[in-house]
Amino acid sequence: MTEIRLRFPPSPTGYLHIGGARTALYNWLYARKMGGKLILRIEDTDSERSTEASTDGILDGLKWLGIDYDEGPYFQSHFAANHRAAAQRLLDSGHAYKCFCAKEELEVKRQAALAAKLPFVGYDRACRHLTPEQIAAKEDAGLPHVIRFKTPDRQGMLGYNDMVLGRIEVNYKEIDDFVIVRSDGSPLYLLCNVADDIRDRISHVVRGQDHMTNTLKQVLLYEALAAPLPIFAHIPLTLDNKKAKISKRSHGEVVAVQFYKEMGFLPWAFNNYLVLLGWSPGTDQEFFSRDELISAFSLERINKSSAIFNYTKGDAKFFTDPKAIAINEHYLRTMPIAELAPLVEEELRQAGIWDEAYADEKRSWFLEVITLIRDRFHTLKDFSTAGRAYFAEDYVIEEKPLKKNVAPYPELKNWLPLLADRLAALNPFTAERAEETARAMAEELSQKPGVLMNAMRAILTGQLAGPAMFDILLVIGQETVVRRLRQTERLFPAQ
RNA sequence: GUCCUCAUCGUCUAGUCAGGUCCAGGACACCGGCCUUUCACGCCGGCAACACCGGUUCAAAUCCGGUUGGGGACGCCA
Repeated sequence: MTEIRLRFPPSPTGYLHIGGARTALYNWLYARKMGGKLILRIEDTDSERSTEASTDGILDGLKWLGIDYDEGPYFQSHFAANHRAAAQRLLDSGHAYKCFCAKEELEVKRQAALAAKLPFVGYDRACRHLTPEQIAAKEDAGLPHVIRFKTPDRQGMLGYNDMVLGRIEVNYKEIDDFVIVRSDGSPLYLLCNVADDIRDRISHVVRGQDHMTNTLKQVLLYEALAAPLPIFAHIPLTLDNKKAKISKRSHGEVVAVQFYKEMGFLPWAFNNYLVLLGWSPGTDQEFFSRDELISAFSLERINKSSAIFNYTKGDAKFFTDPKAIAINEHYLRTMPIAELAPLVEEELRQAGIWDEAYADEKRSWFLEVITLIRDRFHTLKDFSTAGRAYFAEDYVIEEKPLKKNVAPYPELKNWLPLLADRLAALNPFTAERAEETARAMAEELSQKPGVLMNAMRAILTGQLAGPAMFDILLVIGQETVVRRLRQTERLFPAQ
């Protein structure tokens, strides 16, 4: 049995976007499921557009997602000699030929054909039958040339079996004599990709459906290079909600994996969202542990039709696909607190409000707090923003609670310090006694208890909503509660 | 334009290969209710789809043909 070997070959010409991440995920899942290997190959043969920053971004994104690889990263540019040798072999074996046609002229012809809506806009094969003498003459004249693949002159259909789509076929006459080596001598994607997949002994090529026509040409390359054909699986594309291709230029950061890292997504939650965008286990299960997903995954169950990344620009409520957020929330509030804690720690560190005591003598307090507040949060970011008051004093008191629960009751300026005095006197300071105290005082003042409680929430947490008020008092602690209740200037700034 | 390909709720999808158990199931979103002197969480309920037309069949979301619609490719990019 031959080894199962897959690869993820991004070109470092941009960030890692969600479509690429999903492709990487599918490759990774299948490799892990089959006990195979995943190879990471950076396809940087386009030196004009490739950047080191892109490579770093892609590596960082994969690392964040937890998509690890067994070999690589290899850099395609390091194997240029190998690619050139492959081109030479094709030339020597008569599977390719030198073409001296000027790029500019061909481009003009191609555009004209496209504009005239002609059936076939490929190369007219003018150089295909040049004699050795003619070729020598042109070379002696210093004419530059590319190398084109000589599509076999055959009747019938060229095809391959796709694990997702089934049998894919096309008539041989539809295949252009495509260029495999540029006029500067550097080999192109179609060839490099195949040469590398052969060298890396790739058994399964799992890539987007935008590669379907490339695959037809590459099938010919495998044949000409006398190499066994890998198994192909073309996964559906991810489009935006207008069914257009997603791109950073038109959609912005939301299509970049980096964005989700920065927004405080849980890496596994994001993988879970991505895998469902084009695949389903065939059951109603939607949440998977890593091992469950690896075991459930299969190429056969990948969908044929393209999926939509349901993002609406400028949506007031959802900053990305609502399903992605929902999945993240699910993990945020159900994952073991011991697994969540280090992620919250990282978030607090980055926000500059981490206290080493949270890892030590205040450990149980810390775990209690995140357990209490995580139900209302969407991402890890919320722990340092909406949840800031639990960890720091520099929290912001938001407009909404001020307007709704404070402004209508100017007397709070006096009531809250009074409440502070009474709470300060409690010993022991328990939720029950604090509640009795607040209710009794509200009754004395002929106010609804809610007036005091909502105002307390506003000044203690800065938020309009949150956990039960008396749970908040306990975790914030008597001393801090009393001190904050006296800071009424935070509610009523000097006019 | 040509070639390739796809088509189930607003979105992700189950069901299609082996036609009947599907007047189509789940999730997200949305709406309503319960819980809650906050807001969520949670729970309960609701809205909502087989693109269209033919054919085959006792029976079609499912098989066949066509139409329409979507997407991809048509680079000396990857």
